Amino acid sequence: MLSVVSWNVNSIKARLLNVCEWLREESPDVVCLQEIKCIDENFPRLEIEDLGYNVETVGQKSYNGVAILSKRPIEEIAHRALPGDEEDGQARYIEAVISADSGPVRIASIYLPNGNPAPGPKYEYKLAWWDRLNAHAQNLLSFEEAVILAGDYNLIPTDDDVHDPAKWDGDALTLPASRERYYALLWQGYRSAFDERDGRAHQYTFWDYQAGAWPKNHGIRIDHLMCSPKAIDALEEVTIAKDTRAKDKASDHVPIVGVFDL
DNA sequence: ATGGTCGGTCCCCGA
Repeated sequence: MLSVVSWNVNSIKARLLNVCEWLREESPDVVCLQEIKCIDENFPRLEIEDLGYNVETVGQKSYNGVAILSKRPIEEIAHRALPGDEEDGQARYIEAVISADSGPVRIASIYLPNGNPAPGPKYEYKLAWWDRLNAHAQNLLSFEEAVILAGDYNLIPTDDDVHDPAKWDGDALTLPASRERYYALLWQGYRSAFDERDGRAHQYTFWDYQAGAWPKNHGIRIDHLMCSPKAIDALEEVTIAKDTRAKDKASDHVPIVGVFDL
């Protein structure tokens, strides 16, 4: 069995105690972090390694930043940036090949641009990033491996994935041009682990810090485990670790956990 | 009740 997690921690330094507590309790095999918000040198590597993880980071100052933590050996880091634009300096992509019992599993930690306000240059960047991601994802399928593209996609797939669709009308997280990119990834053959399960409506992974969103359950589902056919065939279960949102000093995102027979 | 939040950095930006 291989458990794979995506968790936007909104600063690893601010979240270190919460993250370490959860890792000790749940002991997941692979954890893809987003928004670590620090340069590689400042990542609290020793504290995470002490819990039994290999650590690979792609950080930057103040913003963004992704990491992969793995109890299994990391065979290689295939990419430290999303291919397709040498000019893109934002730390939003890392891709590793992990040694699982069944063989190699390719796992990426993805922090897709938010894109607001839309329209505008930030939205253009989001769509361009999506297009690069889909082009790369298509290439990965040719390896016929188990591939899990885990991350904060800043995308609400359907109106069932938000407490009040009208409030999100026109937002970069729901605009048709954004959702078209998500559908394009599905069309290639990728599947969202969570969407393969029953009872998926109104299950959220993010609740804003503002306006009492958490106590009112005004959430959105934007963190996804996108799986290649081999990975989705091996999917055993998927859970959203909602209880982490109720903790003191919580991230505004919670972990989404997939368990695979890999 | 017509507001309300964080985190990082530096005096505002991003989410």
